[in-house]
Amino acid sequence: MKLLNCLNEQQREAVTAVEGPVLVLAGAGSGKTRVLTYRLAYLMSEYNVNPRNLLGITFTKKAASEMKSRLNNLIGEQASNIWISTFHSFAYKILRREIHNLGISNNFSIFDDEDKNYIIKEVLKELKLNDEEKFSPEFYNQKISLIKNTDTAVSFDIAPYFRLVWELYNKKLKENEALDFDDLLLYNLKLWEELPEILQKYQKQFFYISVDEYQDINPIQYRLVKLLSLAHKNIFVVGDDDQSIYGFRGSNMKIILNFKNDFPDARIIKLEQNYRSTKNILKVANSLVEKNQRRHCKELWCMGTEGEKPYHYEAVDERDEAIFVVDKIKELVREKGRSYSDFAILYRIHAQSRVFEEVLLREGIPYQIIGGNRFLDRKEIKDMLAYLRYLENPKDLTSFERIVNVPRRGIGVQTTKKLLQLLKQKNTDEFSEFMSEVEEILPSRAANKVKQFFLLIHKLKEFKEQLGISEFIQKLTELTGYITEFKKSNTIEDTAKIENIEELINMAYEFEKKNPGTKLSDFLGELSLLSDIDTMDEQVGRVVLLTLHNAKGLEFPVVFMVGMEESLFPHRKAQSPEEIEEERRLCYVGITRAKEKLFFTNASRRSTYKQELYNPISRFLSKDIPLELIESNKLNKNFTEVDLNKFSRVTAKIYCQGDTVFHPLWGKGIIMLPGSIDKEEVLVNFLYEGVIKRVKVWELND
DNA sequence: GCAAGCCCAGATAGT
DNA sequence: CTGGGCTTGC
Repeated sequence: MKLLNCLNEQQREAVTAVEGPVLVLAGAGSGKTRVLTYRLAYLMSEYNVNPRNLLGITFTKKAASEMKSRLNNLIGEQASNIWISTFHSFAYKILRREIHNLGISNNFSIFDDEDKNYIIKEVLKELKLNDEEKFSPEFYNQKISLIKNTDTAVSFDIAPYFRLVWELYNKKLKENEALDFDDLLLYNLKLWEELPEILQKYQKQFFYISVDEYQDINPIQYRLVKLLSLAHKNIFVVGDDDQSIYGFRGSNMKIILNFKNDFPDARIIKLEQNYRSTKNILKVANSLVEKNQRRHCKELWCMGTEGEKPYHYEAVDERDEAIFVVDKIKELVREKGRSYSDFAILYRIHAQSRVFEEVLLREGIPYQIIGGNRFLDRKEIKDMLAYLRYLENPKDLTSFERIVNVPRRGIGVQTTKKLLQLLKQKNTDEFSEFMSEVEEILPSRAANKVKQFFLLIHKLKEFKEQLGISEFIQKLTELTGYITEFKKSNTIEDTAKIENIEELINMAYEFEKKNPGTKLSDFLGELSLLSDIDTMDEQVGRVVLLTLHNAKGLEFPVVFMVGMEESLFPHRKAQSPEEIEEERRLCYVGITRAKEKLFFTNASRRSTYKQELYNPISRFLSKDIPLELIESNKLNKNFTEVDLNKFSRVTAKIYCQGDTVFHPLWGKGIIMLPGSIDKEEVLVNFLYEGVIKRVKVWELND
């Protein structure tokens, strides 16, 4: 059998483990995507399984389409009938067909993070909770998400009125016929749990279920998988507990660690041979990740070359850091004939990308930044989408509110408020049905403007039925006058806005071409579920800049891990033992992206929008990875003397830069300047608050 | 009642 | 530097 020839023994064992539950614990670069793909190909070609009976769940749309195209290469056209998608788009597709069974329109809107925050702000206003010090909209946003993803009500204890916020938030979503991202999964689960005949339909369809990146699934996704696989029990999951990095959105490592308990007859296959990195890179990766307590034991090994030791560079500041990286790139391109697409710059937070962008731009090096300022988050795009959403779903009054006076048409806040009230009662956007009331409650000038607006909506609806998606969006920009405003001004920003809208029209065009006969709402769903990494283009010879989270599943010949500093990485908001372990896994993910060369950098001084930080080198470099595994311009014995967990009572004279101290009010901090004012004061960078303060020496405790 | 303009707070990661 | 919220001027 040809398919199996290019696999090692463990991979072959996994691919041919056809029946029953199987867990493949696959280290980084051990060929897990290969195993998944070959197994699907094997099922179709050797077992004659109809592609319609196979389901593949991947982490991103990009991974899904890559898997599809690999399958196409392996076994040809029939592969295109396999259903491979992310959890969220899987759930979305099902809900688009079935959610009416739960009393919600199949044309429901999907609310993104911005919409969600908007709703939460409304909720907080209505409940008159001004306690924004501790409970900001963002806080509620995260808590709501966590509850929805973990299906526990534990967090209700946080504040007595949290339940009120939770309930009103969900009520408002319902009023808008809207689901947030988490709801997609939650309603899918609800559908299957409450309506067994629907569940059975899908159980019957999918004989074999495969799930990639199983270490990052959350309890709801777990329950979905379990329900779906109940009939055939052919559940094949692949993951690496050392790469579990999405705890913040409810994913739980315990799920992969418990697989054997969940499915007692499960087979467990380990893939430990790494085909990606050099020995020296793997040594660093292994030495780091073994510092974690909670993990399956495994050790990556490889037959490959030794390679060079990873190199560490301590920069003066973030600009120097960027210049070092860019110079290295130029050098390697010039002297080793590398191409720009060989390089990736990985960072912990998006904000770090800016300096690199500036320097790359200045040097004329082509680059692409993944994420950060997302295309879909642009105001002009969101406005266009709000029009489209409102046209598809007249109950989506959040979108209505967004566009009723965009572009300006003289319908102000007061008018909008009254209109919203009316629309809520009427449940329709057919103006004829509430025209008389509008004239009653509004002064005639405002009523006139409103009337014009609804005439516009009416006209748009007619065009929507007649035109294709891209043509329709084009028409929308014309009829609403949205673009004309920008065309007049001729500023750079406005030209960019026009270009963005054109890009949206182009995306719609491509979508129609790829999915003939689809509706506008399919396009909207597709857009909502698009992720940053899906837009990455590997072909075009550009340096890639992306977050460590986004780098999961990718590989590059040369990797730069930048900003290796305490408070940035590990991030200051992730300081509990569990969170530190997750940060460490994130670091492990970064290291194992590198095939041939790996660089770490840190900046001893870093300016942010608010202040200057003097962060010590990340503990991952200074403590976890043995010094002899890395070349460095800085790492040496002096440095390792600083024990980040040891607090000592000393005088200003013997405080050193980088020493960890504790202040009763400000918490844990790091000495930036010892004895800078006089011998009684020191400058401390307090990690938790991220502030720099002068404090008296005697205020610092053990 | 509307819109322009000022002021202040603020950015971990992402489907 | 940016975006949302609030104030002021029309």
